[in-house]
This record gives sequence, structure tokens and C-alpha cells, in this order.
Amino acid sequence: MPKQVDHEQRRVQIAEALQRLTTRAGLEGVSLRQVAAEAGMSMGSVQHYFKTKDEMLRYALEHRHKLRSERITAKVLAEGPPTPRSILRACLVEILPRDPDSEGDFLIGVAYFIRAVADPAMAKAFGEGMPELLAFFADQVRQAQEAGDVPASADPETEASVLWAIADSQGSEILMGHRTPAEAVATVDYYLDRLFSG
Amino acid sequence: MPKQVDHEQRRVQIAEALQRLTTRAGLEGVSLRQVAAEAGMSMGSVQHYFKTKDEMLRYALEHRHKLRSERITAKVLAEGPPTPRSILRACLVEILPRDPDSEGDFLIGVAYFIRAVADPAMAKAFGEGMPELLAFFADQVRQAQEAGDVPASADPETEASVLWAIADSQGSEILMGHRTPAEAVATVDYYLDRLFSG
DNA sequence: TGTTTTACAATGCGGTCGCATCGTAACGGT
DNA sequence: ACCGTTACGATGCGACCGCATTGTAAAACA
Repeated sequence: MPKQVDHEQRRVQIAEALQRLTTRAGLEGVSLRQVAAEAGMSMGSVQHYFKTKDEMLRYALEHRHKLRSERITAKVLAEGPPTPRSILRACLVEILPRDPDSEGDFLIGVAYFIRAVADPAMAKAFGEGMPELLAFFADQVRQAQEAGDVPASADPETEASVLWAIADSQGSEILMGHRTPAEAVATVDYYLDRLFSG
Repeated sequence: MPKQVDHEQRRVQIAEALQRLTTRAGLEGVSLRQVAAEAGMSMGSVQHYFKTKDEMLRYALEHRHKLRSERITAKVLAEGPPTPRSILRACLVEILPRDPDSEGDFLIGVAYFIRAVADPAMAKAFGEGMPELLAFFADQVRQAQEAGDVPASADPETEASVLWAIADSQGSEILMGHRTPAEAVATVDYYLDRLFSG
């Protein structure tokens, strides 16, 4: 068969160009042409690897999910002796936009959220990564409960939602410049303090 | 002078058409033509009242702020004897998208958020309504503290952020169909339970 | 009544969009 | 060497966008 090209690598290349564009310029309204230019290839090439724009966006979303997961687990493992609390803190802080990288990641999340609102298929894809993250959070809370660090009255699943809510919402506030990363981290710590008061 | 028309009423008419469209079709990508059609007037007419699209969006944003404030205060006053807790609950539930109306309101908020991310001027306008809402929340928490219903250790300002975060994030989850309004309300109640445990 | 200002409809312009099509260059298998 | 497939660049189509312009009807003032 013909010219052998690593499809996966090409797709990643495109996805990362998309991510860079999304971070830099804005988020909605990035066009295929822009993505192609940013990736240093022709539009036809992009089309070759992704039949439609949606397909490209969906792939980039999965790529992002993977990267984020890797980043978080790396962060968690890097934190000396991991306790449920330190793990949760690391996750939440990692989610917040604190630098261009994490800001880009957060922005991509927002971009997909927007699409997801109008497009149920995208909402499904977008929400796929959520349950396991929430389950992971809930599990940490449960472990802390068993260790007596979190009151038994707390509901792990709901606490997981609240934790996510804080990171999610504070992240948006940071993006809009209504809050600084430091303030957001302080809020996270505040809440963890209150939660871990068993 | 000539044909006297109530400008404010016309603008409201347009803003509400925009809101309806945003609710129904999606949120980003509503065009001036669509808005005009929805409002039952010509595009030239819309242009007459708003020189640019941004101007229209900005006006509609303020309109929304006003409506939401009115809606919330009405809701609070309607709740028999208002306690800080019932007030907070009413506010949070009111923010959540529970029916087409509140869903539209929430969607508009999302639409503006999106614009706000890329457009600092919009971010400013969008964030203008926030501090007073947060201050109001914080004030309720403080009052509850003085009444001994909320632990003195709680920080009213941060709690206000957390409360907002819950409504904000849960609202998004509802929009995407990842959560039902009932579940979101349960989360709100759960958190209020934990907060009001003085 | 005539003039002036406002309200609005119609239309067009330049631009961009996603997507389809087509031609061709590069390579692997036979 | 040839053939079939793949990679990808070039180009164009139809639709839509925001915005500007133009023309006209109507109403308040003189």
C-alpha cells in the first residue's frame, strides 16, 4: 500500500493546533482553515484525517481527556505520600486554569460545553469522562471517611459534585478575570478544610 | 418631531426575541436576521435600535440581569417568612434551569460567558452583576451566623462563592442532560444542610 | 401645508464558513 | 515496471454572516 503516514500522530498534531488556536484566539469560531494553517498543513489535509469538523472536535476532546488524566495522575503520584485530601487538592488545583497550558485545557472544556448544550451527541461525548472523575472524587471522600478524617454524615457522591462544582465555577471566574488563581485555590482549600473536619 | 415610538419597549421586544432564540435553537450563532424574524420585524428595524450586534447583546444582558433580579426578589418575598436559609435556597433554585424560562435565562448566561472569555469588555459587563449577588449571599450567611444557625468558623464571602459555584456548575450539568433539576436541587439542599449546622 | 426628522424596509457588499470535488504526487505490492 | 491506493493540495460552491446604504412612509413642528 501507499505512502505510510502515522494517522494517529497527524490527528494529534491537528488536535494540538486546534487547542493552541482555541487558547489563543478565543474558542468558538475557529475554522478548519485556521486549524490547518496553525498545524502547518493544507485544509485538504485536515479534511483527509477528519471528515467533518465535528469529528475533529470530538477527537480533540478525547485527546484532551487523555492528556488531562495523565497530567492529573502524574501530579498525584508526584505528591509525596498521597492522602485522600492531598489527592483531591491536587486534582482540583490541576483543573483550575493557572497558566497558559491549563487555561487552554479549561477553554477547550468550555468550547465543548457550548457545543454540548446544543448538540446532544456532543453532550454525551463530553459527559463521558465525568462519571469516572466524580466516582474517583467520591472514592477519595469515602476513604477519608473510613479514616475518620471526614464526618460520616457526609455523602461522598454529593461531595464529589460539590468539589467539581467549585473547580468548575471558579475556573470560569478566573477565565473572565473576575478572580485570581490564588483566590480560587484559597476557596478550594477553604472547602477542603471544612470537609475534612471529622 | 416624527413618529413617536417607545424605544425602550422596542429594545425589550428585540431582547426577548433574542432570548427566545437563544433558548430554542442554541446560543452562539444567532444572527441579526434570525432575531429580526423572531421579533416579527425587519432587520433594518433591529439595526435602527441597535447599531451593532454587540450593542444588542449587551442590552439584552442588562435586561436579563434586571429580570433575574426581579424574579429572585419576587420569589424570596413570596416565601412566607423569609429566613437566610430559605432566601438562599430560593435564590439558588431560581438560578438553576428547571423549566424553559429559567433554562433560557441560564443559556443566555452561558452565551455571554462565552463572549466574555474572548472579549474583556463583555467580561466586565457580564461580571458587573456578580459582586452584588455574592455580597447578598454573604450577607445572608452572616445573618445566619449571628442567629447561630451557621458555625462561626464559616467565612461568609467564601461560602457565597461556593454557593454560587454549586448553582452555576449544577446548572451546566442540567443543561447537558447529565443531571436532573431534582438532583441539582437535592445537592443544593444537601449543602445548605451541611452549612446550616451551627 | 410644507419641512424636517424619525422609523423602518430592501438590498447589496465583502467576507467567511463547512464541505465537496478533482487532480496529482508519492509510495507499496506484484 | 506497472498498478492501485493513499496523501493532500487547489479550487469552488452555496449559504450565511455583520454591516452599510438607500429609499420611502409617517408623524410632529413651523
